[in-house]
Amino acid sequence: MKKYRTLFHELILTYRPFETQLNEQLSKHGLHRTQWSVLYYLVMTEFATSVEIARIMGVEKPNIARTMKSLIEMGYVDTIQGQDKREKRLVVTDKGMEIFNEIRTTVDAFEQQLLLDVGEEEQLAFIHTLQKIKRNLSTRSEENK
Amino acid sequence: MKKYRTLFHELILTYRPFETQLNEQLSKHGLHRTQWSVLYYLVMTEFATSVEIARIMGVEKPNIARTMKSLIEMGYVDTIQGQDKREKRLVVTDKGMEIFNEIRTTVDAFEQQLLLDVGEEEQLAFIHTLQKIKRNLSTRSEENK
DNA sequence: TCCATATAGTTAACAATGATAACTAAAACA
DNA sequence: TGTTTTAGTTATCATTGTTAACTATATGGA
Repeated sequence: MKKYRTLFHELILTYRPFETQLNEQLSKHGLHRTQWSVLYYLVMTEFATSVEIARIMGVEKPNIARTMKSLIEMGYVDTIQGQDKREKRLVVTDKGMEIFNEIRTTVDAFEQQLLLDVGEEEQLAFIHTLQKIKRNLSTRSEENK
Repeated sequence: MKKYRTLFHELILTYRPFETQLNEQLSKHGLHRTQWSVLYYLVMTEFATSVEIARIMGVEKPNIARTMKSLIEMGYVDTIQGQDKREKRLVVTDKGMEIFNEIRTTVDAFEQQLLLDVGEEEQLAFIHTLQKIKRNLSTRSEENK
């Protein structure tokens, strides 16, 4: 097999099965990746709006609206009218915190399997590079506005 | 914002905009990510079948069939009957090689922008970690068979 | 040699998740 | 006050993954 540059293709080749298997893990708890991500960022931010979550996740509003709708239906999230009457503040319910902690256990175990032979320092370096790439991506998209 | 473990979320948070912007670049040439990936692996392997490409890319056969169909329609790929009559060997046409090289230029430039502040060694370390994770993913999925 | 099984490829249908467009209601600004 | 911006919703579409069911060919064991 020929070669020239491989970083992009390696990234894609790693990410896809990662996503597939992450979804397998999450399906044990009845959630998909996007629902898990949104729930995660809701817990992390504690009192965010849809727009804030969309911004953090780098996706458009309607995606969050759809996912949020399902999380609310499942009873994991509640909305609270903000004092700005356009806003809906989103809070994770007790039930939501419960499933969040359950899933966290599953996901942590999965993550540990994937990082079995990746030392602590190597993990940090990896995250660090990811963040650089992420920053460069957002710089690029800023510039094209 | 709270924190516990971040690697997975960082990966997702980086990959998604990466894919979006990669698609933006590829759209200049009228292709999508999957078409580009398949074309790439066809060029790298030189004389593969759909099944071989599917295995390399870690996706199911119908995905490749669909993508291949579009690449053939666009005149970038041709099929050749293998001596095993079930097989179709796939070859990249001259036109396919042309667009491949054009896109490579675009994609290389894009990649360079994303890796602007990532040194050569850091890039290698990053790929190395990606490959470890990829290997652990495929070990996991082997075990669940 | 013949039958059972495996493999290559296709088609159809569905699910998840991204995007854009068009809209309402509220807020902010000039 | 009137214009513009912002938060959120709904509808719709595109891409890309999956599984199921099928045909045709090859292979391997009784």
